[in-house]
Amino acid sequence: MQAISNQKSNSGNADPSRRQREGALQLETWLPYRLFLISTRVADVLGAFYGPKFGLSRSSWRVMAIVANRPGTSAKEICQAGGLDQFSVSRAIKQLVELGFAQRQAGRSDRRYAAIELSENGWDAFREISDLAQRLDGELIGSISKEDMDRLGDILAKLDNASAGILARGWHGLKEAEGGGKRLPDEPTGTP
Amino acid sequence: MQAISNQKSNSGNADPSRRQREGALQLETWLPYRLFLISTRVADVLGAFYGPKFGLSRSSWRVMAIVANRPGTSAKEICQAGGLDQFSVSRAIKQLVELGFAQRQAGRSDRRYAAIELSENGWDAFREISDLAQRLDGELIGSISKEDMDRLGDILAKLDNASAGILARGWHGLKEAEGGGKRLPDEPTGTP
DNA sequence: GCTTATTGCTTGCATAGTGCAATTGTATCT
DNA sequence: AGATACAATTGCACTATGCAAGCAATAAGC
Repeated sequence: MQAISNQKSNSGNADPSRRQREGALQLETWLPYRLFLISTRVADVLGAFYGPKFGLSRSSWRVMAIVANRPGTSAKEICQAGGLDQFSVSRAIKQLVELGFAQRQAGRSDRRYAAIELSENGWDAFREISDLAQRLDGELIGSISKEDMDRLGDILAKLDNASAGILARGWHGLKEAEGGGKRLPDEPTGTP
Repeated sequence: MQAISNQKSNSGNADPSRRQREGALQLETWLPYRLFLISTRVADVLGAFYGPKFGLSRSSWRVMAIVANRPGTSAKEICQAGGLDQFSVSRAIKQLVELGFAQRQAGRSDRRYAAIELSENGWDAFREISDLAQRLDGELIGSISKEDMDRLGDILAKLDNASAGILARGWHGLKEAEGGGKRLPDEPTGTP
Protein backbone atom coordinates (compact mmCIF):
# COMPACT_ATOMS: atom_id res chain seq x y z
CA MET A 1 0.00 0.00 0.00
CA GLN A 2 2.02 2.86 -1.25
CA ALA A 3 0.86 6.33 -0.51
CA ILE A 4 0.44 8.53 -3.48
CA SER A 5 3.06 11.14 -3.31
CA ASN A 6 1.12 14.03 -4.57
CA GLN A 7 2.39 16.59 -2.23
CA LYS A 8 1.76 20.10 -3.24
CA SER A 9 5.06 21.79 -2.58
CA ASN A 10 4.72 22.74 1.02
CA SER A 11 8.44 22.82 1.40
CA GLY A 12 8.87 26.11 3.14
CA ASN A 13 5.63 25.81 5.02
CA ALA A 14 4.64 23.44 7.73
CA ASP A 15 2.37 20.73 6.45
CA PRO A 16 -1.10 21.99 7.30
CA SER A 17 -2.58 18.55 7.69
CA ARG A 18 -0.06 17.65 10.32
CA ARG A 19 -1.05 20.65 12.32
CA GLN A 20 -4.72 19.93 11.77
CA ARG A 21 -4.31 16.40 12.85
CA GLU A 22 -2.97 16.94 16.29
CA GLY A 23 -5.40 16.09 18.99
CA ALA A 24 -7.89 14.87 16.44
CA LEU A 25 -9.53 11.52 16.34
CA GLN A 26 -7.57 8.45 15.38
CA LEU A 27 -10.16 6.12 13.96
CA GLU A 28 -8.25 2.90 14.52
CA THR A 29 -7.83 3.51 18.20
CA TRP A 30 -11.31 4.84 18.78
CA LEU A 31 -12.98 2.34 21.05
CA PRO A 32 -16.44 2.34 19.49
CA TYR A 33 -14.91 1.82 16.07
CA ARG A 34 -12.89 -1.13 17.26
CA LEU A 35 -16.00 -2.72 18.66
CA PHE A 36 -17.85 -1.91 15.50
CA LEU A 37 -15.28 -3.54 13.25
CA ILE A 38 -15.27 -6.80 15.14
CA SER A 39 -19.02 -7.09 15.43
CA THR A 40 -19.61 -6.10 11.83
CA ARG A 41 -17.27 -8.73 10.52
CA VAL A 42 -19.02 -11.42 12.48
CA ALA A 43 -22.44 -10.12 11.52
CA ASP A 44 -21.40 -10.09 7.88
CA VAL A 45 -20.28 -13.67 7.97
CA LEU A 46 -23.40 -14.80 9.75
CA GLY A 47 -25.58 -12.75 7.42
CA ALA A 48 -23.91 -14.32 4.42
CA PHE A 49 -25.21 -17.59 5.77
CA TYR A 50 -28.77 -16.90 6.83
CA GLY A 51 -29.50 -14.33 4.13
CA PRO A 52 -29.23 -16.51 1.05
CA LYS A 53 -30.25 -19.67 2.85
CA PHE A 54 -33.43 -18.52 4.57
CA GLY A 55 -34.18 -15.20 2.94
CA LEU A 56 -33.92 -13.43 6.25
CA SER A 57 -32.99 -9.80 6.53
CA ARG A 58 -30.74 -8.60 9.29
CA SER A 59 -33.51 -7.27 11.47
CA SER A 60 -35.57 -10.38 10.87
CA TRP A 61 -32.75 -12.47 12.23
CA ARG A 62 -32.39 -10.22 15.18
CA VAL A 63 -36.07 -10.37 15.91
CA MET A 64 -36.05 -14.11 15.45
CA ALA A 65 -33.29 -14.47 17.99
CA ILE A 66 -35.11 -12.26 20.46
CA VAL A 67 -38.36 -14.12 20.02
CA ALA A 68 -36.57 -17.41 20.41
CA ASN A 69 -35.21 -16.26 23.73
CA ARG A 70 -38.51 -15.08 25.04
CA PRO A 71 -41.36 -16.68 23.19
CA GLY A 72 -44.63 -14.86 23.31
CA THR A 73 -43.28 -11.37 23.60
CA SER A 74 -45.00 -8.43 22.05
CA ALA A 75 -43.55 -6.23 19.36
CA LYS A 76 -42.93 -3.48 21.83
CA GLU A 77 -40.88 -5.66 24.11
CA ILE A 78 -38.85 -6.73 21.12
CA CYS A 79 -38.14 -3.10 20.38
CA GLN A 80 -36.75 -2.52 23.83
CA ALA A 81 -34.87 -5.76 24.00
CA GLY A 82 -33.16 -5.28 20.68
CA GLY A 83 -32.74 -1.56 20.44
CA LEU A 84 -34.91 -1.54 17.35
CA ASP A 85 -37.65 0.85 16.36
CA GLN A 86 -41.21 -0.32 16.13
CA PHE A 87 -41.30 -0.11 12.35
CA SER A 88 -38.39 -2.42 11.77
CA VAL A 89 -39.81 -4.84 14.27
CA SER A 90 -43.22 -4.78 12.69
CA ARG A 91 -41.78 -5.41 9.27
CA ALA A 92 -39.42 -8.05 10.53
CA ILE A 93 -42.29 -9.91 12.13
CA LYS A 94 -44.24 -9.59 8.93
CA GLN A 95 -41.36 -11.13 7.03
CA LEU A 96 -40.97 -13.93 9.54
CA VAL A 97 -44.67 -14.71 9.31
CA GLU A 98 -44.61 -14.64 5.53
CA LEU A 99 -41.66 -16.99 5.47
CA GLY A 100 -43.49 -19.32 7.79
CA PHE A 101 -41.01 -18.89 10.60
CA ALA A 102 -43.30 -17.26 13.12
CA GLN A 103 -46.90 -16.60 13.95
CA ARG A 104 -48.74 -13.93 15.83
CA GLN A 105 -51.54 -14.44 18.24
CA ALA A 106 -53.50 -11.66 19.78
CA GLY A 107 -52.78 -11.35 23.47
CA ARG A 108 -55.25 -13.07 25.72
CA SER A 109 -55.85 -10.27 28.20
CA ASP A 110 -55.08 -7.26 26.07
CA ARG A 111 -55.62 -7.84 22.41
CA ARG A 112 -53.60 -4.84 21.38
CA TYR A 113 -50.49 -6.83 22.13
CA ALA A 114 -49.67 -9.54 19.68
CA ALA A 115 -47.71 -12.44 21.06
CA ILE A 116 -45.08 -13.67 18.66
CA GLU A 117 -43.85 -17.23 18.54
CA LEU A 118 -41.62 -19.21 16.29
CA SER A 119 -43.12 -21.99 14.25
CA GLU A 120 -41.54 -25.40 13.83
CA ASN A 121 -39.73 -24.21 10.76
CA GLY A 122 -38.73 -21.11 12.62
CA TRP A 123 -37.15 -23.16 15.37
CA ASP A 124 -35.34 -25.27 12.83
CA ALA A 125 -33.94 -22.23 11.08
CA PHE A 126 -33.08 -20.60 14.36
CA ARG A 127 -31.24 -23.61 15.63
CA GLU A 128 -29.23 -23.84 12.47
CA ILE A 129 -28.25 -20.19 12.49
CA SER A 130 -27.74 -20.31 16.20
CA ASP A 131 -25.35 -23.18 15.76
CA LEU A 132 -23.20 -21.22 13.38
CA ALA A 133 -23.41 -18.18 15.61
CA GLN A 134 -22.10 -20.18 18.51
CA ARG A 135 -19.24 -21.46 16.44
CA LEU A 136 -18.39 -17.88 15.58
CA ASP A 137 -18.57 -16.97 19.21
CA GLY A 138 -16.43 -19.93 20.08
CA GLU A 139 -13.83 -18.93 17.58
CA LEU A 140 -13.68 -15.43 19.00
CA ILE A 141 -13.57 -16.58 22.57
CA GLY A 142 -11.05 -19.21 21.70
CA SER A 143 -8.61 -16.49 20.78
CA ILE A 144 -8.46 -15.16 24.32
CA SER A 145 -7.93 -16.80 27.67
CA LYS A 146 -10.73 -17.72 30.01
CA GLU A 147 -9.50 -15.15 32.46
CA ASP A 148 -9.61 -12.47 29.79
CA MET A 149 -13.08 -13.58 28.89
CA ASP A 150 -14.31 -13.09 32.43
CA ARG A 151 -12.75 -9.70 32.60
CA LEU A 152 -14.19 -8.81 29.22
CA GLY A 153 -17.63 -9.70 30.44
CA ASP A 154 -17.34 -7.24 33.30
CA ILE A 155 -15.93 -4.52 31.12
CA LEU A 156 -18.60 -4.93 28.49
CA ALA A 157 -21.28 -4.71 31.14
CA LYS A 158 -19.92 -1.36 32.20
CA LEU A 159 -19.53 -0.14 28.66
CA ASP A 160 -23.02 -1.29 27.91
CA ASN A 161 -24.29 0.78 30.77
CA ALA A 162 -22.30 3.81 29.79
CA SER A 163 -23.38 3.60 26.17
CA ALA A 164 -27.00 3.29 27.20
CA GLY A 165 -26.62 6.45 29.21
CA ILE A 166 -25.00 8.23 26.32
CA LEU A 167 -27.77 7.18 24.00
CA ALA A 168 -30.43 8.27 26.46
CA ARG A 169 -28.97 11.72 26.84
CA GLY A 170 -28.05 12.25 23.21
CA TRP A 171 -25.18 14.33 21.96
CA HIS A 172 -26.42 17.48 23.62
CA GLY A 173 -25.47 16.03 26.93
CA LEU A 174 -21.86 15.79 25.80
CA LYS A 175 -21.43 19.18 24.28
CA GLU A 176 -21.76 20.73 27.67
CA ALA A 177 -19.83 18.23 29.72
CA GLU A 178 -16.23 19.27 29.82
CA GLY A 179 -13.14 17.24 29.29
CA GLY A 180 -12.08 14.51 26.93
CA GLY A 181 -11.43 11.55 29.16
CA LYS A 182 -13.11 12.63 32.28
CA ARG A 183 -15.24 10.42 34.34
CA LEU A 184 -18.78 11.45 34.90
CA PRO A 185 -21.05 10.35 37.67
CA ASP A 186 -23.04 7.35 36.72
CA GLU A 187 -26.62 7.85 35.91
CA PRO A 188 -29.26 5.23 36.42
CA THR A 189 -30.08 4.55 32.82
CA GLY A 190 -33.53 3.58 31.86
CA THR A 191 -33.65 -0.11 31.14
CA PRO A 192 -36.58 -1.24 33.23
CA MET B 1 -54.64 -8.92 3.83
CA GLN B 2 -52.49 -11.90 4.55
CA ALA B 3 -54.08 -14.88 6.11
CA ILE B 4 -52.67 -15.54 9.52
CA SER B 5 -51.55 -19.10 9.72
CA ASN B 6 -53.96 -21.12 11.69
CA GLN B 7 -52.97 -21.97 15.16
CA LYS B 8 -51.41 -25.34 15.52
CA SER B 9 -49.38 -24.81 18.63
CA ASN B 10 -49.91 -24.82 22.34
CA SER B 11 -53.27 -26.49 22.21
CA GLY B 12 -52.84 -29.63 24.20
CA ASN B 13 -49.10 -29.90 23.91
CA ALA B 14 -46.37 -29.33 26.42
CA ASP B 15 -44.59 -26.08 25.81
CA PRO B 16 -42.22 -26.88 22.97
CA SER B 17 -40.22 -23.68 23.29
CA ARG B 18 -38.57 -24.76 26.49
CA ARG B 19 -37.19 -27.84 24.86
CA GLN B 20 -36.26 -25.92 21.73
CA ARG B 21 -34.43 -23.32 23.64
CA GLU B 22 -31.89 -25.42 25.37
CA GLY B 23 -28.42 -25.09 23.93
CA ALA B 24 -29.57 -22.40 21.59
CA LEU B 25 -28.18 -18.94 21.25
CA GLN B 26 -28.79 -16.38 23.96
CA LEU B 27 -28.62 -13.10 22.15
CA GLU B 28 -27.78 -10.95 25.15
CA THR B 29 -24.75 -12.97 26.04
CA TRP B 30 -23.52 -13.42 22.51
CA LEU B 31 -20.24 -11.58 22.36
CA PRO B 32 -20.59 -10.06 18.88
CA TYR B 33 -24.01 -8.77 19.78
CA ARG B 34 -22.77 -7.13 22.94
CA LEU B 35 -20.07 -5.38 20.96
CA PHE B 36 -22.59 -4.45 18.34
CA LEU B 37 -24.99 -2.87 20.80
CA ILE B 38 -22.37 -0.67 22.37
CA SER B 39 -20.87 0.51 19.12
CA THR B 40 -24.24 1.11 17.50
CA ARG B 41 -25.45 3.27 20.32
CA VAL B 42 -22.39 5.43 20.11
CA ALA B 43 -22.56 5.57 16.34
CA ASP B 44 -26.22 6.58 16.54
CA VAL B 45 -25.50 9.42 18.90
CA LEU B 46 -22.62 10.66 16.83
CA GLY B 47 -24.61 10.29 13.64
CA ALA B 48 -27.44 12.29 15.14
CA PHE B 49 -24.93 15.09 15.45
CA TYR B 50 -23.04 15.12 12.17
CA GLY B 51 -25.97 14.03 10.03
CA PRO B 52 -28.27 17.00 10.50
CA LYS B 53 -25.47 19.44 11.12
CA PHE B 54 -23.22 18.69 8.15
CA GLY B 55 -25.37 16.56 5.90
CA LEU B 56 -22.90 13.72 6.13
CA SER B 57 -23.91 10.14 5.67
CA ARG B 58 -22.43 7.42 7.80
CA SER B 59 -19.95 6.25 5.22
CA SER B 60 -19.02 9.82 4.40
CA TRP B 61 -18.08 10.36 8.00
CA ARG B 62 -16.10 7.18 8.07
CA VAL B 63 -14.26 8.14 4.93
CA MET B 64 -13.67 11.61 6.27
CA ALA B 65 -12.11 10.20 9.39
CA ILE B 66 -9.89 7.89 7.40
CA VAL B 67 -8.80 10.65 5.07
CA ALA B 68 -8.11 12.90 8.00
CA ASN B 69 -5.82 10.30 9.45
CA ARG B 70 -3.92 9.74 6.26
CA PRO B 71 -4.28 12.69 3.92
CA GLY B 72 -3.64 11.99 0.29
CA THR B 73 -4.73 8.39 0.22
CA SER B 74 -6.44 6.87 -2.76
CA ALA B 75 -9.93 5.47 -2.76
CA LYS B 76 -8.60 1.95 -2.78
CA GLU B 77 -6.57 2.46 0.33
CA ILE B 78 -9.63 3.87 2.03
CA CYS B 79 -11.49 0.71 1.16
CA GLN B 80 -8.89 -1.44 2.84
CA ALA B 81 -8.45 0.82 5.81
CA GLY B 82 -12.12 1.05 6.55
CA GLY B 83 -13.48 -2.29 5.50
CA LEU B 84 -15.67 -0.57 2.94
CA ASP B 85 -16.42 -1.53 -0.61
CA GLN B 86 -15.26 0.62 -3.46
CA PHE B 87 -18.75 1.82 -4.32
CA SER B 88 -19.50 3.25 -0.93
CA VAL B 89 -16.14 4.90 -0.86
CA SER B 90 -16.59 6.39 -4.27
CA ARG B 91 -19.97 7.79 -3.35
CA ALA B 92 -18.78 8.99 0.00
CA ILE B 93 -15.93 10.88 -1.62
CA LYS B 94 -18.35 12.32 -4.11
CA GLN B 95 -20.53 13.56 -1.29
CA LEU B 96 -17.59 15.00 0.59
CA VAL B 97 -16.47 16.86 -2.51
CA GLU B 98 -19.95 18.14 -3.22
CA LEU B 99 -20.26 19.39 0.32
CA GLY B 100 -16.95 21.16 -0.03
CA PHE B 101 -15.28 19.05 2.61
CA ALA B 102 -12.71 17.36 0.42
CA GLN B 103 -11.04 17.56 -2.93
CA ARG B 104 -9.46 15.08 -5.26
CA GLN B 105 -6.30 15.55 -7.20
CA ALA B 106 -5.10 13.15 -9.81
CA GLY B 107 -1.93 11.39 -8.75
CA ARG B 108 1.28 12.65 -10.27
CA SER B 109 2.90 9.44 -11.30
CA ASP B 110 -0.21 7.37 -11.93
CA ARG B 111 -3.23 9.42 -12.80
CA ARG B 112 -5.63 6.60 -12.15
CA TYR B 113 -5.17 7.16 -8.48
CA ALA B 114 -6.89 10.17 -7.07
CA ALA B 115 -5.44 11.58 -3.90
CA ILE B 116 -8.11 12.74 -1.48
CA GLU B 117 -7.61 15.55 0.96
CA LEU B 118 -9.82 17.47 3.29
CA SER B 119 -10.48 21.10 2.59
CA GLU B 120 -10.42 23.81 5.22
CA ASN B 121 -14.11 23.32 5.80
CA GLY B 122 -13.54 19.62 5.89
CA TRP B 123 -10.98 19.99 8.64
CA ASP B 124 -13.29 22.26 10.57
CA ALA B 125 -16.12 19.78 10.36
CA PHE B 126 -13.85 16.90 11.16
CA ARG B 127 -12.46 18.59 14.20
CA GLU B 128 -15.89 19.35 15.48
CA ILE B 129 -17.16 15.82 15.00
CA SER B 130 -13.90 14.45 16.24
CA ASP B 131 -14.26 16.45 19.38
CA LEU B 132 -17.63 14.98 20.13
CA ALA B 133 -16.36 11.52 19.25
CA GLN B 134 -13.60 11.89 21.77
CA ARG B 135 -16.04 12.96 24.41
CA LEU B 136 -18.04 9.86 23.69
CA ASP B 137 -14.92 7.80 23.92
CA GLY B 138 -14.02 9.52 27.14
CA GLU B 139 -17.37 8.79 28.62
CA LEU B 140 -17.07 5.13 27.75
CA ILE B 141 -13.53 4.83 29.00
CA GLY B 142 -14.42 6.78 32.08
CA SER B 143 -16.78 4.02 33.10
CA ILE B 144 -13.96 1.52 33.47
CA SER B 145 -10.64 1.64 35.24
CA LYS B 146 -7.39 2.37 33.52
CA GLU B 147 -6.25 -1.13 34.21
CA ASP B 148 -9.36 -2.51 32.58
CA MET B 149 -8.77 -0.25 29.65
CA ASP B 150 -5.30 -1.64 29.10
CA ARG B 151 -6.57 -5.15 29.30
CA LEU B 152 -9.42 -4.31 26.97
CA GLY B 153 -6.96 -3.03 24.42
CA ASP B 154 -5.14 -6.34 24.38
CA ILE B 155 -8.30 -8.35 24.23
CA LEU B 156 -9.73 -6.30 21.40
CA ALA B 157 -6.55 -6.73 19.44
CA LYS B 158 -6.94 -10.47 19.69
CA LEU B 159 -10.62 -10.37 18.86
CA ASP B 160 -9.89 -8.12 15.94
CA ASN B 161 -7.47 -10.65 14.66
CA ALA B 162 -9.81 -13.55 15.14
CA SER B 163 -12.69 -11.76 13.49
CA ALA B 164 -10.53 -10.87 10.52
CA GLY B 165 -9.70 -14.53 10.14
CA ILE B 166 -13.34 -15.50 10.37
CA LEU B 167 -14.28 -12.96 7.75
CA ALA B 168 -11.54 -14.12 5.45
CA ARG B 169 -12.64 -17.74 5.61
CA GLY B 170 -16.36 -17.12 5.51
CA TRP B 171 -18.98 -19.28 7.13
CA HIS B 172 -18.00 -22.38 5.20
CA GLY B 173 -14.86 -22.56 7.24
CA LEU B 174 -16.91 -22.90 10.39
CA LYS B 175 -19.41 -25.48 9.35
CA GLU B 176 -16.74 -28.10 9.20
CA ALA B 177 -14.20 -26.96 11.73
CA GLU B 178 -14.78 -28.07 15.27
CA GLY B 179 -14.23 -24.82 17.04
CA GLY B 180 -13.16 -24.37 20.63
CA GLY B 181 -16.62 -23.18 21.37
CA LYS B 182 -19.75 -24.94 22.34
CA ARG B 183 -21.31 -28.05 21.10
CA LEU B 184 -24.97 -28.33 20.57
CA PRO B 185 -27.21 -31.20 21.44
CA ASP B 186 -28.52 -32.43 18.15
CA GLU B 187 -30.83 -34.94 19.64
CA PRO B 188 -34.31 -33.89 20.58
CA THR B 189 -34.76 -35.13 24.08
CA GLY B 190 -38.01 -35.71 25.79
CA THR B 191 -38.95 -33.33 28.53
CA PRO B 192 -37.55 -34.56 31.82
C1' DG C 1 4.19 1.52 -32.79
C1' DC C 2 -0.51 -0.96 -31.96
C1' DT C 3 -3.61 -4.05 -29.49
C1' DT C 4 -5.23 -6.18 -25.59
C1' DA C 5 -5.54 -6.86 -20.77
C1' DT C 6 -5.55 -4.88 -16.16
C1' DT C 7 -6.35 -1.45 -12.72
C1' DG C 8 -8.64 2.37 -10.25
C1' DC C 9 -12.65 4.53 -10.14
C1' DT C 10 -17.41 6.03 -11.40
C1' DT C 11 -22.29 5.63 -12.73
C1' DG C 12 -27.09 3.78 -13.69
C1' DC C 13 -30.37 1.11 -12.19
C1' DA C 14 -32.92 -2.16 -9.55
C1' DT C 15 -33.58 -3.65 -5.06
C1' DA C 16 -33.69 -3.39 -0.13
C1' DG C 17 -33.93 -0.83 3.95
C1' DT C 18 -35.55 3.50 6.94
C1' DG C 19 -38.25 7.36 8.76
C1' DC C 20 -42.37 9.57 9.28
C1' DA C 21 -47.41 10.50 9.02
C1' DA C 22 -51.52 8.59 9.02
C1' DT C 23 -54.52 4.62 10.18
C1' DT C 24 -56.59 0.64 12.54
C1' DG C 25 -57.94 -1.76 16.45
C1' DT C 26 -58.15 -2.06 21.40
C1' DA C 27 -58.41 -0.60 26.04
C1' DT C 28 -59.24 3.00 29.52
C1' DC C 29 -61.06 7.24 31.47
C1' DT C 30 -64.83 10.57 32.40
C1' DA D 1 -71.59 6.98 25.05
C1' DG D 2 -67.51 9.90 23.53
C1' DA D 3 -62.81 11.17 24.26
C1' DT D 4 -58.26 9.72 24.95
C1' DA D 5 -54.20 6.80 25.05
C1' DC D 6 -51.64 3.10 23.34
C1' DA D 7 -49.88 -1.07 20.40
C1' DA D 8 -49.20 -2.12 15.99
C1' DT D 9 -49.42 -1.66 11.01
C1' DT D 10 -49.12 0.46 6.46
C1' DG D 11 -48.39 3.89 2.57
C1' DC D 12 -45.19 6.82 0.74
C1' DA D 13 -41.07 9.19 0.08
C1' DC D 14 -36.45 8.88 0.86
C1' DT D 15 -31.87 6.79 1.42
C1' DA D 16 -28.67 3.28 1.09
C1' DT D 17 -26.66 -0.84 -1.13
C1' DG D 18 -25.23 -4.38 -4.71
C1' DC D 19 -24.17 -5.29 -9.07
C1' DA D 20 -23.28 -4.76 -14.08
C1' DA D 21 -21.48 -1.89 -17.08
C1' DG D 22 -18.62 1.86 -18.32
C1' DC D 23 -14.60 5.13 -18.66
C1' DA D 24 -9.89 6.52 -18.40
C1' DA D 25 -5.05 5.50 -17.50
C1' DT D 26 -1.51 2.20 -17.35
C1' DA D 27 0.85 -2.23 -18.24
C1' DA D 28 1.82 -6.24 -20.99
C1' DG D 29 2.23 -8.65 -25.26
C1' DC D 30 2.98 -8.53 -30.10
